[in-house]
Order: sequence, then C-alpha cells, then structure tokens
Amino acid sequence: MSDPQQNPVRLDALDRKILSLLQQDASLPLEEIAARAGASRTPVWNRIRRMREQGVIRGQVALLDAESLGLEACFFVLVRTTEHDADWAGRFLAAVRARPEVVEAHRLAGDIDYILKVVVRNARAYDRFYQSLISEVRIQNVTALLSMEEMKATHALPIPPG
Amino acid sequence: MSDPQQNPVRLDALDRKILSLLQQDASLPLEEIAARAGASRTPVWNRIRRMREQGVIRGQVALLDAESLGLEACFFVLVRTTEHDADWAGRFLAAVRARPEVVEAHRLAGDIDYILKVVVRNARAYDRFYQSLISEVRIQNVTALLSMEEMKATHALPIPPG
DNA sequence: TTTGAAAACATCTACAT
DNA sequence: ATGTAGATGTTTTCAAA
Repeated sequence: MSDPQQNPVRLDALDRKILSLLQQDASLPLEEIAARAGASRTPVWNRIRRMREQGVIRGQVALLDAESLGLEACFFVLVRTTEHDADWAGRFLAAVRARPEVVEAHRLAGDIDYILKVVVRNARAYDRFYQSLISEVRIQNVTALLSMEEMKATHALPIPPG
Repeated sequence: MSDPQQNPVRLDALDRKILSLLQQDASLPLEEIAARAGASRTPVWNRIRRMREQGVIRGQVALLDAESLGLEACFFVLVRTTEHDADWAGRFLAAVRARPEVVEAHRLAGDIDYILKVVVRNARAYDRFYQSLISEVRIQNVTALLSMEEMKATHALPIPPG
C-alpha cells in the first residue's frame, strides 16, 4: 500500500504462483495457498506482505453478481469530442468519476477519443445516463455498443512468465 | 455459491450497505463492516452467508497492479465477422477463453459483432496475440483501440437503491 | 440483536537450515 | 533466503440468551 506502482517489480516463480492463486480466490487460508504454491506458510506470508507493500497487490474485494443486483445491461460507449483543452478534459473526467454506472473509462489513441464501460439496469437507465452526461459536458459524437452476452469476464490479469 | 444468478434477489438497505462495503474492501473485519453498516456481527454475518449462497456474492479476489506486472498496454478490440454459424461462434469463444490476455469479451448487438478487452505487456505482445487469434479463427475486420490512460477503473458495481 | 466462547486463522518471532 | 515451530492476538463461526 505504501508504494503505489513503482513499476516492474522483480517477481520470481513463487511470487507469481501466489498472485495467481490470490487473484482467483483471496479467501483461501494461508496454509492452503502455501500448499498449492509448494512452499510453507512463513515464506509465502512474507511474500504476500512484501507484495502488498510494493503495491503489486492493491487490495481485496468481493465480486458481486450483476444480474442478482438487477443490472442487466452493459454498454461500451465510444466518445468523440472536438474539444481537447485541459478544462474540457477535466470536466469530462469529473463527470465520469462521479457516475457509479461508469465502471471503466479510458482515454484512447486515434480517432475515437474515449471509451466507457457502463453498467445499468436496462436501456432506459442507459438513456438517462446518456442524457445526463451530454447535458454536463459537450460531446461531438457518441456510439453505444450494447452487450448481448458476456462471453468472458475475469478480474484476473495475465501474469507474464519471468 | 449454490445458486448462481437466480436473478433479482430481494435485498434491503442493510444488505446493500454490506455489499457496498465488501466490494470496496473485503479484508475488513466483520466487526468493522457491522459497525459501518450500523448493525452487529451476527445479523451481518448471516446476511453475508445468505448472499453467498444466493450467488449475489460470487467470491473474493485480490486485485493486482497491472504496471507492477509489466502489463503496460491495454487494447479494446472491435471485431466484425461474416460468419454467424454456431460452429464459428464456438471456435471464437474457445479461442477467446483460452487466452488469458483477453480479460473481457462481449457479443454485441449491431454492426460490430464482438468487443474484447486485451491486457498485454506492450504493442508487440498485442500483435502476437492478434496474429495468433486471426490464424485460429477467420475474422472479417478488426479495429484495435489503444488505451493511453485509464481514467477510471473499478470492480465495484453500481448498487441500485431498493 | 446482543453476548460469549470455541475453533480456526493470521501474524510475528526465534531459531535452524 | 527458506523452513520449522510455536506464541500471541484477531477473527470467524456458532450457540445460547
């Protein structure tokens, strides 16, 4: 937690194995993680602590089921703007950060300026979001891509080999 | 875990408060969650157990820092295909599921057929992924959107009010 | 809902390898 | 740097009030 992303940290095979287990299931007891990683508690625990301090492990969260929460619609929103000054960008950033239905937002290279991932109850809720967003910041062009089926979704990053 | 997404489960305000806390930080002690939710341990614990059984809570994972792992590039890949038969779709699904660098894949409504989110070390690694994918399944047209900046990224779903 | 208490677990230390 | 072992405090889990 102390050292947020001080870039490529050196990780050995045991570190990577531990990370791989933890990002699949962080509720495993330490002893189980140690067993599966082929080591014993103390070294595994020391590595976990070190990786937390280094910021490699950012935290631990519960994953919820969108459908159980009544969140049945997911849109990817492609945004083009004519305005590229810092003031506009700041207001757009604030608008996006303030809306919990925007679960992801990226600034892009190339001809589309931004992509958003928006999770809402239904199409009507998306429209409310959209109207609210364009009333707050001027946007040249918006294309909404509606997800019909989540084929794959993981929170596990691909851990590169050494 | 027993009852995967049996759709809109009834949740009261306390359930939602608990979920909101857990999806921000699942390492909080039960007592802390109870205190912040304004209840005591046992009822909170019973609700957490119930929501796990109902599949509202899908699990608990560690979140890793992409940069620390040397994963500096993120692409959104827009895929168009001419082939819409079940066989092609099955092979595409298998190809996508087999590749850990694809962290998300959706089948879309409309003129673009699929969107993928791909996390890799750099542009060269993306090109390897791309070459490998198109050698495995025929694809009509691919547009890759390169993320220059992750403006927002959360694993927390927006929890709708009652 | 609260309290209390048993069992499981994480955490840290010390020592040996 | 890793393993073993154990001490300590915390947390989960469950029973009972």
